[in-house]
Amino acid sequence: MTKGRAAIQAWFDERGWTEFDFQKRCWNAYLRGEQGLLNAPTGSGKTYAMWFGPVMEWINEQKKDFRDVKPTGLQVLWLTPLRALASDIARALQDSCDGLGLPWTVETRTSDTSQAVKQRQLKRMPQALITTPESLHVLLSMSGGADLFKHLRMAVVDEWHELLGSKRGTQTELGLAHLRSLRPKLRTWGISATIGNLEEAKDVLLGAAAAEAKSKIVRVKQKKLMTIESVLPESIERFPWSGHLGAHMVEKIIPLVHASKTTLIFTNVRSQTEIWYHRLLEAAPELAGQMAIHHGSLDTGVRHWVEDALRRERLRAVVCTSTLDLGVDFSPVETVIQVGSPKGVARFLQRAGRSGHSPGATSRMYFVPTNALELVEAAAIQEAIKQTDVEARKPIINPLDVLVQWLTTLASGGGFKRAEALAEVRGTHAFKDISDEEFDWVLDFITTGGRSLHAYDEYKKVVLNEDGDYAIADRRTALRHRMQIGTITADAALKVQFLSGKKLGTIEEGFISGIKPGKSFWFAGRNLELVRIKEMTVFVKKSSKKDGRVPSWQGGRIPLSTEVSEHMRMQIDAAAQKKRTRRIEMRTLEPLLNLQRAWSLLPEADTLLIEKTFSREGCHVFFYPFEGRLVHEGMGAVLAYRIAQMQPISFSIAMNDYGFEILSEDDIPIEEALLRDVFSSDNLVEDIYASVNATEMARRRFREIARVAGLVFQGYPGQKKLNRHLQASSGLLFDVFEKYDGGNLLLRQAYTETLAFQLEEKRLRRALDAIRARRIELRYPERFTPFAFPIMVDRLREKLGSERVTDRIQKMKLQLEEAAG
DNA sequence: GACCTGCTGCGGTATG
Repeated sequence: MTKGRAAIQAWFDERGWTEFDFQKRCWNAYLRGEQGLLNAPTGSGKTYAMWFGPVMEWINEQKKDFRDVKPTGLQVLWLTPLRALASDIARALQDSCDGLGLPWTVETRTSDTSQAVKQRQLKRMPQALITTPESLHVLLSMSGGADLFKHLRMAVVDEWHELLGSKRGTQTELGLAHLRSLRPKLRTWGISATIGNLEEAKDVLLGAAAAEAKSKIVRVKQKKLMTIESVLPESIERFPWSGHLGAHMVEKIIPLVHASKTTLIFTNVRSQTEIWYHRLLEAAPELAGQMAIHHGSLDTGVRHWVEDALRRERLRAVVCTSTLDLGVDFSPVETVIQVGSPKGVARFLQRAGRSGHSPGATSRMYFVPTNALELVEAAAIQEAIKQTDVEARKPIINPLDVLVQWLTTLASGGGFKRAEALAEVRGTHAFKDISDEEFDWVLDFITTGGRSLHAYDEYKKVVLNEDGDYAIADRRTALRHRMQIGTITADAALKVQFLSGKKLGTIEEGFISGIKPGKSFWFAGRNLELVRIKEMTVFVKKSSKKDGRVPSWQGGRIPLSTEVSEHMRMQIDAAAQKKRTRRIEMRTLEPLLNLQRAWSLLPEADTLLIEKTFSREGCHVFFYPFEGRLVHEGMGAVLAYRIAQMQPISFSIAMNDYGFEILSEDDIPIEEALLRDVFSSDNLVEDIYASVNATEMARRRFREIARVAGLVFQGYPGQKKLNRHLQASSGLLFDVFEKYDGGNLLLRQAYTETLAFQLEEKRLRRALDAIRARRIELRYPERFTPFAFPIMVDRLREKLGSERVTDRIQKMKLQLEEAAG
């Protein structure tokens, strides 16, 4: 016993490891037979903390000196959401084995692993395997895959918070539940950053196993030191009220870049990295060659080069999106700059954590606002951090598309019996309440194709044998299925490469179709001239021109989190009550807030402000619930619908994260609507369905569901089908189900997901109920107020396109200044 | 004299 412990102790001492106590707490928990969740900041040695538990157990079991024993089979399975991390973890763990004289091997298995190694692993597993949830499922889909886990002691899920809230998390749950039924004594540990629902995160990870073993959360006691500083504009009077690029702040951060050895500059969108990179070089040409760009549309080769250069301290600054949020251990990063609001507390913390990335070091973060109200967000987020109000990641419940995929995986990997599979599936948190009917519907669907697809053999993927075994229909189906494993759906894009063949990344068709050959655009930080487009590839050459457009990508839109909105309301409340604030952001913003107060009202936390204004366009009514754009989208639609029920009137609706506007050519009878309780959450779902185009939204959702459930084939590697073909075939299936198979559970899932994710129904309902408890203040400002202005601009931009908006804004701004002056 | 948008992540033939 002490021998192993002493060896490990010595190993730590050799490295001068400072938090040895924490590692001991972790493996003692493991040795006591517990399982659970580890909550620790990066750089605390959490990897080793989890690792040495099973190592010590194994050492203790060896009667003689463990160095003489030949280890058998796979002992530890380590899941990471990022394949790029796998090799780093493997290297660290292999080093620790070698240092201890432990005869274990550590290997990775991801899509980067060579065929030869993968084949060999099927015959001879290493003692520890670092892999992704997807690769685990591929492994389980191999015949005989189950045998590989005969000796497994522990499964670790690294970065569990990253997986928890998505279908990748559900997939992880299913994989773990299966491993537990293969190895009832298996112990599961997760590693998670701080999120709002750590207890729940632990319970989801353990599923039914939580009840069988003692489970716990191990936390690092030491608090991460952090300083946050907002970079303030010269004058708030001239600071834009709307817009999100913040290019006018570029000059301000150059001294920060110079003052530190390495800086990461996080922006929220990909095009913004291109613009900022470009502007930074213009403003500080001396940074040429010492600065790089990194985002998700760049070729992996380019990205690897940047990551490597960063690690070797060859770069002073990298402008990036959240691709660098996770990823490789960037210890040399000294300073982090966040441009624009990150919209969430957890996201902000994670980025700040990228600097001072070692135990005891202080993280330094600068926040650069891009418009006036983002200063409120900055103050709100800092207050939330102080009170450790971090967002929760909610697990997904009952995603039947993932279950369809999983049962097909099980069938491919040697087959399953109904009762066993059902018990296993019910052992997960996601499917703990699945009914017999639902499960049998899925079984029927994969064996017969269900009500509407039974005529097509390709949907009869699984056969039920006489002895009650569900098995895959044939080898070709198994092969195809293996290629479809996973829950991430990506859009097809055009490749960008030099004539010489060097790949730069991908770009969307919509953008590139607006550029003619001979014209130039900015991409990967370079000015490129379009030569020609051929077979989904954009060929380019270097351009010497100075102008050129910056690509845009259709990405997600991250709404303001509940935590940030809550704290924003409180910040505004404090300002409304003229409380003294220590938040410099709020003090800076005072002139603008005073304007809002003078023209309309600064709402206190128990007040919902509504503004009604007339203009040449007609009647505008603005609402400011501060609930994030998705909720506002739904709320705006429902409200407009309810008002139109009272009196026929047509609207357009616009929103941002702070509020929404309904606009009509006629006078909007908001006064009467308020009397009639338009904010009621009664009949909410019915009214949502009546007011938004739910079918179209569900159709879009269904594309992902069809892909996860394996209903559309994406084509063989290297000859992928075009996106529009995928869209067409999933759309076709959607229509078929709508018409002939209304009870189809995957179709129903598309609608539930639309409500839950697209419209955030729960949050919308909560917001409506909260509003009814509030005092409503209706004001009639003569001008568009600072709160209203950004919503107007967003709407105009979508309607008119950005160039013409600039003129309009100019005019409005002049009017504002006249009125203010 | 500014005010321009929209994230990230994975997987994929096969024998002795």
